[in-house]
Amino acid sequence: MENVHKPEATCEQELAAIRDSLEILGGKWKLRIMRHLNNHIGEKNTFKKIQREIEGISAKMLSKELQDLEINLLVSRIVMDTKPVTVNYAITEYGLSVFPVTETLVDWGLNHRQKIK
Amino acid sequence: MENVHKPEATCEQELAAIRDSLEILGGKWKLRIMRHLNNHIGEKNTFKKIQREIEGISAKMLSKELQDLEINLLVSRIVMDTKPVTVNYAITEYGLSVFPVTETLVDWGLNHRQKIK
DNA sequence: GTAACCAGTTACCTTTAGTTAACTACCGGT
DNA sequence: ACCGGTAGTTAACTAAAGGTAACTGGTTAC
Repeated sequence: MENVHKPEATCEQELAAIRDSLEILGGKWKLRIMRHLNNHIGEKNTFKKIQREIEGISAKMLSKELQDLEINLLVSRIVMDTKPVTVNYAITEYGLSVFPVTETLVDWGLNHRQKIK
Repeated sequence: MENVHKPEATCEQELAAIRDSLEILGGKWKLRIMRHLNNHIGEKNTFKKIQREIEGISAKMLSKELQDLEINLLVSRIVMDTKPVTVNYAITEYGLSVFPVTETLVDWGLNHRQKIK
């Protein structure tokens, strides 16, 4: 009996999976946004509030990155009928699945910095 | 007693660690090269042989990426005194540490593709 | 001496990622 | 009428990543 637990993938499929992951989680802002939302669960994370709190991000980038994250079901976008209208962004249940990944990146990066210095 | 097992890091340090990891492992070719070398341990992995076997990579990119990987101690470069001179590249013991990271990227990427479709 | 193989390097170009600043559109208060 | 707050969008730019093709320099085989 082969193929026991893991859904085995070919080398090509694995490379495609890595590309997918890096495309969705890579770039300058995506993980920053995810981590920010994760650190502010329960709060009203409006567009302006996020932009104020993530230092350096422009409206254009924040808008684009939030759209990408929403398309990938990692972040939810809810329009509130306040006046003026506000939009509340939050990490989804599924979005939480990125944190084990980021943790391995953090651990490896920290260890690597030790190794190199 | 705080700070028990893990070398705790601030949020800033964690973000820097993620940037480090993505800088070193990201890009189009680095993990491809690492995986290729890992699949050909014990063989003589010369520059030309690697270039022939990794489809699509140019001499310029292969040269640059191998240098980056060598600087980061992930790959070793040994000049053989054959005629003509050949250079043997191999993954280092430390280089093996990237594979747990790539596995989490593979797993997440595969799972995500299921989720999205 | 010239062709062919090794290991790269260099200059030039294209594509992608990210930045900057100005703009739309809607609402409420003064 | 105008200002300030909401949530973005647009156009024009710069910077970074990657691709293409020609080239260096050394060695061997013919």
